[in-house]
Formats: sequence, structure tokens, C-alpha cells
Amino acid sequence: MPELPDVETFRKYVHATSLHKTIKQIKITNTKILKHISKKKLSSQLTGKQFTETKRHGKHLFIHCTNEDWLMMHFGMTGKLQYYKDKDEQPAHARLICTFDNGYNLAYDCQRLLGNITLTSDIDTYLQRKELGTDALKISWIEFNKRYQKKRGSIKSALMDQNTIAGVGNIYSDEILFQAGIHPKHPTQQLTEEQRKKIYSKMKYVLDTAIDAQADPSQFPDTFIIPHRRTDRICPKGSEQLQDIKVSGRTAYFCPKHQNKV
DNA sequence: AGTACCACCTGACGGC
DNA sequence: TGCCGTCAGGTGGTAC
Repeated sequence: MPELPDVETFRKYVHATSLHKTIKQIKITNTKILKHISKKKLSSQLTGKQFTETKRHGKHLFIHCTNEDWLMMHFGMTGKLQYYKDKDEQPAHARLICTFDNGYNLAYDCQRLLGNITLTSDIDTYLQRKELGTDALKISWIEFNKRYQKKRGSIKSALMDQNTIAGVGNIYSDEILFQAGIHPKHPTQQLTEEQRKKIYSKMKYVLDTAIDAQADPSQFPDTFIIPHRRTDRICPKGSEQLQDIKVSGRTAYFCPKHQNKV
């Protein structure tokens, strides 16, 4: 689930529900999600504080806290957030639960425990340490063009490389390449400037459109491939059968008619 | 600097 | 019904 549009939707959700409320209690039900911080330290740092601001970089969500730290959340493959009042609305795999003084809770739910949470005092330092690339929605054409001129390997894996640009994962890379009409295995270095430009503009279009649809595939335009990927497997531009192949170990879906190979 | 493979995890699904 | 392999929208480490 969580690529850039999903995480941006989570960010807005936290912003709309969880700011400026005092945290009464922190509950951590599984410490595997904690990175470089103990359960005790995280609870004590957050209890009694409030969240005041939200930021996102690629697939990373940062929530500012009145102790000046940022609570960092990464969602792995199965992470999500839920704001709720009654315990019966608590999601099944809630790993971190913040209870506010208004009686509501914000739960970080992560079935497969592949996500992680930590505290950081400075976002830029954190991003540098992780060597994350520029956010996919913030990167300029100049920088994108420069990076992808030099980049080797298939275009799909280049788009998914978080050190090159941050935020695009397996499904949105499929959508970007479908919209751009480029085969996922197309060698990055063999793209023309025109093709790079097309990928750049379709990347922005796909991510913006997905954010507008709150990252809900059922709200995506009829022209998107994502809702067809693992369902009817039919190309939305025609009636061709979509194909799947492995690219850098991930399953890529594409239309053999509309995405020509090199 | 690539790819290939394994590991981390849980759970859904299809085949037998 | 149960067991087993496979796969899933992520990332990090290792070997080549």
C-alpha cells in the first residue's frame, strides 16, 4: 500500500485528526517496529506532549512533537493509520497507539511488521543518513534529467530506487511507465531526452492524481492501469491482455501494445 | 553500479 | 480440513 500518494494521504489524515491534542498515553504492542529507540524512551518522549506539524519525504512521514523531536513513521508493505475512539474500532495489528486527552486514539497498524518508527531531532540529517533522493513531487526537471541521464539499469528499477528519487514504488512505477508508454525494462541510459521528459511529467501527473483520489484505486481515472493490474488484467486503453514480468525481483505489469520495448 | 538472492514478517490463496 | 508453496504496493545486506 504505502507509496508516496498513500503516505501523503496519511500525512493529511494525521494533520486533520491528531494535532494539538495532549498525548495521555503511548502503547507499543510490538517492539519490532522500533528502530534505534527503546519502547521506554519513545513513550517517555511523547507522553504529555502534542503533535504540532506534519511533513513527508518520499515514503517517510514525520510528525513534529512539542518536545522538538519528529516522530518518523515508515509503513513497509502493510502499514496504515487509524484515528478512532472506541476500542472495537482498533485495527487488528495496531503496533503503536497514541491516546489523546479527548479520548481518541491514533494507531499505527502494520500487519507484516516491515515498517518502522523512530524519533529524530532533525529531518535533514535523517534523510542524509538514509541517503534518500529528492522527493518525487519536488524534484525539478533539471535534476531529474541529470540523474536519469547517468543512471544505468532498467527504468522501472531506476524509478523505484529511493536513493535516486524518493517516493515511487512497485505499483506507481508501473502506472508512470504505462502512462508514458515505456516498457519497464527499457534501459535508462537509452532513453531519449523526450522520453525522460515524458516520464518526468507523467510521474508528477500520476502522483498528483493519486493524491487527489486519496490513493484509493477505485477513485482513479479510467485511464489508469493500477485498478486492472491484479484484477481483470485488461489494458484500459484497449482490450489487450496485460503481461507480467519480473524486474529486479518485483512483479511489473504492463501492456505489450502500448509500452513498446526498445 | 548493476543484479540476484536472502532476510525480515504475516496472512491469503490455490493445489493436492 | 490441513499442509505447502507462493506471493504480496518495502528495504537492507551480501555476494558477484
